[in-house]
Amino acid sequence: MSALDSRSESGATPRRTRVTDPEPVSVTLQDVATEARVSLATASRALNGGSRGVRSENRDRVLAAAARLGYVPNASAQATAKGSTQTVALVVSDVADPYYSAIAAGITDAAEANGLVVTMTVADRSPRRELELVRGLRGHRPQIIVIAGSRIDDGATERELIDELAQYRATGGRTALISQPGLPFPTVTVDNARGAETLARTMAEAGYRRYAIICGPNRIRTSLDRCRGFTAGLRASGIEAEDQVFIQTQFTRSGGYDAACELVERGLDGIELIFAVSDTMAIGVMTALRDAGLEPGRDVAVAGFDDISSAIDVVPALTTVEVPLREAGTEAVRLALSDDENRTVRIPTTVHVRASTPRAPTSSPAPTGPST
Amino acid sequence: MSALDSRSESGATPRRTRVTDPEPVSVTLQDVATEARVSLATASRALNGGSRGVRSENRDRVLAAAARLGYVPNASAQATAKGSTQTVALVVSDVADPYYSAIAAGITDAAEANGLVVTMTVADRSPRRELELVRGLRGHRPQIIVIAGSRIDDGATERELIDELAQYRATGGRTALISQPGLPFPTVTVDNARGAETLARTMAEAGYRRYAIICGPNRIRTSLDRCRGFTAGLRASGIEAEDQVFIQTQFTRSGGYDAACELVERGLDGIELIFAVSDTMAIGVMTALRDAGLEPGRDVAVAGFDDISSAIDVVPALTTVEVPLREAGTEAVRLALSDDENRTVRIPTTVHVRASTPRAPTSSPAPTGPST
DNA sequence: TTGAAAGCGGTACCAT
DNA sequence: ATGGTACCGCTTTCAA
Repeated sequence: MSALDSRSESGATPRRTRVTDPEPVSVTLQDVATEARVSLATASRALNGGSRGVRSENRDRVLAAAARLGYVPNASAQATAKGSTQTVALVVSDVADPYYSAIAAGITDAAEANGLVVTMTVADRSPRRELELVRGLRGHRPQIIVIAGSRIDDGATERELIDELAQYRATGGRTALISQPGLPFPTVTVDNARGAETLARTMAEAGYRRYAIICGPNRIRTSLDRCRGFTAGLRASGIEAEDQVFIQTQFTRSGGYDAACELVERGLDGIELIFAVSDTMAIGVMTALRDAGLEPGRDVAVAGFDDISSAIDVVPALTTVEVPLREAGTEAVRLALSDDENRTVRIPTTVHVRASTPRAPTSSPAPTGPST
Repeated sequence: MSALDSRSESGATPRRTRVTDPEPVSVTLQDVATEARVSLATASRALNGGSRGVRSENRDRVLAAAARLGYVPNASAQATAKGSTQTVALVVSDVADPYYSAIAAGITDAAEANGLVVTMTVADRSPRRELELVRGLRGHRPQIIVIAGSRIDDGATERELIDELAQYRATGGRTALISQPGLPFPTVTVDNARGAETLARTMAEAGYRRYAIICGPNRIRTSLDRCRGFTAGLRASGIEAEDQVFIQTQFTRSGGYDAACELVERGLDGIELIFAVSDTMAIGVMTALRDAGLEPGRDVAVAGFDDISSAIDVVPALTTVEVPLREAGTEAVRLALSDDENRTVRIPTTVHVRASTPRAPTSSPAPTGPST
């Protein structure tokens, strides 16, 4: 009803260049065609197919008309007509988390390079919400759906998610996951285990013997993988299990803080290095140590994981494992677009040794407490 | 061509519930209608208008059929038919920047609360790119376009942007800007000037007399406003211009680092407090000071702006001005949806005094260099 | 209450 | 090279 009233049928009213009229309806391709005195079909060709099969004179007239009228093609209409859109749908657990915003940045880069726009939705770390989002997103018929988020063990929901994605793919959709491998779809995986392992070996080589390992809930695969990788690295370096203390806590800064407090309370007992499975947690650890009168890096070494930007700004600078999140994002788009069925791409990590783990640890036989 | 081959015209083939077939076409409303033995129109009503005018028996059959078939409405088709979409388009300068990702989080919250999905695009801090994006976005006919980013003075592009947004609004679109006021559209503004002014007054009250102010390029309004606000606060507190040193640099961490180096090199000359117009810069300043053998907070006080999360994790904890970015985001959506034409909403800020500006400054007359 | 049919803004095939 | 037109999937009159 809104589209019929104020528009001329076929040049009945003289065309006017003025934009001043308060006409509430946007310019359509038909308007452009009329203005350029060509058919709808020709206008479409002129605007899309380059110069393919349109006399340049006509093409110019169409282009001019479009510009004059301020024509912007209706993406939805194009999508319905073509049966496909030019978008990539991204589901992240949390935008405000630098981890995911870095991934989002990578995806946005890659998408724009391919002429796609990104639609982003936030699952709030809930598998349930994630599922709902994917379901809704399917309705937008995006070219690609990318889901970024650590798998959280939750059988039923996971199965439904797999169904949903499978249906999506069955109808020609493309997908990529950024998380742990295990789901039957193309997956970009950060090599958490190997990164943690390398870190552990490096620390062992630097002379550290007694460790505390602070990790998050085991349901969170990212945490678990890093934890396991680290202990694997220690084992390979000949560090006994009795020289490893584990604390499980929240996967957050305050989780790290609390764990470190607990550690200090019960007595450090010769622990030389505290490894927290994320930088955020590690920073909490450092603050807790300092609050307890201990100097991180001198009294106890601290290491983290992620290499978030503030890792180099805390004091002492934090030893950590760099995760190229942005690359993970671009890689996900590449993978989804490629025809590699169900491939898993591992993104390598890099260890950065900094001041929080000085080369020479506090020598070896210090059975009771830190240096005071 | 892909849509015609494998689908039955009107129940010629018996319907099957199996999903195993490799049929590359998705389920349409027509399929659901046929399956439920009602007309297209009735199916549409059943799925949309609640129970309005559909016999409950039929409605149930439609719903069942839809569920059985895994029907997901085609958002693009709905959009073309209805002439409007259920999306809010967000243009940010940089997702990876916590400043914008916090805003994005707020917008996402508000959008989802209103049943809208967010499409996010990144302008890379380029006004030109921003303009192109808005132009492209218009094609998606979003309900709302939100642009988040400090205005950058650039006359021509700005004018074009205004045109583009005006056309968008003329065709029924809604907009909100998160930036400085000045453009003829509803705007959410962080009260940078007032925040900086309050900070300055607080610091003056704490006893600081001699200041260095490190800011970014004047083109960036956010920087300029904070700078001006700070000096206004100093002036109001009776601090003379001769007690204020200005350094202009990049609006980044390394900009802050460099500026602090310069400051140290030329001799601190009694400067008691360094104010950097963003936390990121302030953190660069702190690292530079430390690298130069000075202890931030003891030898020179440091203050920033934004209250990014790492502000409390650096040592000493950084005095700064909190900006409720997430609220700015939600407010923008609210504003766009409301019918307040061209209103400007100011978001208030909060000063947090921390260890980087201890109460008692290093007394007064120390004309040459820092304490050594 | 229901179904037929006319759009929505485009795309792409088919003649000419 | 160009125009006519069927069609994309869905919404919404308009009669029945």
